[in-house]
Amino acid sequence: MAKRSGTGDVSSRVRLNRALVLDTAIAIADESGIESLTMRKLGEQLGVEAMSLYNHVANKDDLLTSMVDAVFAEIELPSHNDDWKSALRKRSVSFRDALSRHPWAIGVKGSGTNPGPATLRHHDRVIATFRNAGFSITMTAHAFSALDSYIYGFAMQEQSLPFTTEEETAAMAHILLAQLPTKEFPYLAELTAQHVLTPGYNYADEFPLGLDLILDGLERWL
Amino acid sequence: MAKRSGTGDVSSRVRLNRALVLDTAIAIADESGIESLTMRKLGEQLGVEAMSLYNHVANKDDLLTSMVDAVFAEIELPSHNDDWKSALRKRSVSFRDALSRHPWAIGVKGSGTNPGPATLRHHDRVIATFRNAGFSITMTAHAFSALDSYIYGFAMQEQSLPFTTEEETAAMAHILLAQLPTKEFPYLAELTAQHVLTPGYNYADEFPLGLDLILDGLERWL
DNA sequence: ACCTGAACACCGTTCAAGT
DNA sequence: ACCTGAACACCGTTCAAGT
Repeated sequence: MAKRSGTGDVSSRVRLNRALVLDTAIAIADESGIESLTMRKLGEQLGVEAMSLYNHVANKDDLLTSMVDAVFAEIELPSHNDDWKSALRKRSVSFRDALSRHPWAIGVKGSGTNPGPATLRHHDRVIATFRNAGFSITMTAHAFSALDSYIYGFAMQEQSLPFTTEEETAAMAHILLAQLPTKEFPYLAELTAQHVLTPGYNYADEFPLGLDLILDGLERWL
Repeated sequence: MAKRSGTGDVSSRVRLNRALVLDTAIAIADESGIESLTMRKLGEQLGVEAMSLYNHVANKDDLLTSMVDAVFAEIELPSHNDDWKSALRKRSVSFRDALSRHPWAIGVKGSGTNPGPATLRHHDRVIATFRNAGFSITMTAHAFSALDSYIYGFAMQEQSLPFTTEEETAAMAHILLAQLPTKEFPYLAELTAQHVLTPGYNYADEFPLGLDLILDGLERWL
């Protein structure tokens, strides 16, 4: 009775399975951060001892890389019905949205080493979109690298910001500005005061500008 | 005598200080990866118990964020003598080089929350370069975000690759290709076989292409 | 086939004690 | 002022034992 508090399963306890373990792990990482996702806590949340989890995942690394593949499964694939540019624009926005919902995903190391099926599928469809638009193999590699580097890097910068809501941003910027030696860093102070502290400022709004810059540049490559 | 094996100080033991602690921590992270940088191991390397380190750093978080600031100090600042584009091009290449020498630096969370003096100085000088080139405050913010997102993301993708040398790349690509269901992922297979397995392929070579794409795009914004 | 309890070899960090 | 030894509350993971 005391053991079951986590999930709130009312009737009989749900039989553990890999999908349930993954979903619960993702929920914990989303809510409390990846650093608080421990095998013991995950077990507790599922009403089970930590050691039971090893019947469903090989180890914590297996758990983490599978979680990343689950995030890739959430990304909208480029559509065959759109032209290449708007197809890739939509999937890029969807990609950033997924990384924004699951900020821990970009920090999981080793997920590039052995990508899961959803990740492979996603990459294959993006490459297909470039190739069918007329990009050569070499140019496709260049384009893919440039576009996804931007998306990953944007998500990383967004994640590293110490604020999310507009109110938090304003409050944080005020504190930073107060601490900042403005004599020494005048340009940084100016940007903070006159851009970040502007009403309605939201870093996420910067995303489409850089995205279009890159997509326009890729179009020029064609 | 047994205790001093790590550093190899011959004569009297070197007095511990913050700079020595930071440099040794960076050396460990560079050589063995950030996951093997523990307070106990760092102490051992310095010929001291782990607890002594707390006389020089507040805690492990303080250590990590200070290490990141030391990496920023290695980046070449944009020169006043170059035009804005080549000044930012040089510092961008230098930025990627620094992240390539210290791949753990992009994974340190919380380093964006309270940036160190070298980081602030670096940001200030990059913003200054945009402003003096004629970018408005708003356009400077857009440009800065786009450019550094690309650099961070490229470094992250580069780091997540399971190979570094050309030989490793070819060997790894062969293995990946053999495992890959080529019927299911034909475009990914094609790119791997005909681009990655090309003699002389090196992912790092992709960097300048995306960089110039972005810098040219920014120039068009002016 | 799945779950558990105890144990192992680790972590970061504290605190009182030494010099 | 700096360093140490013991201890605390954690980790991931193993293994034999239970059902």
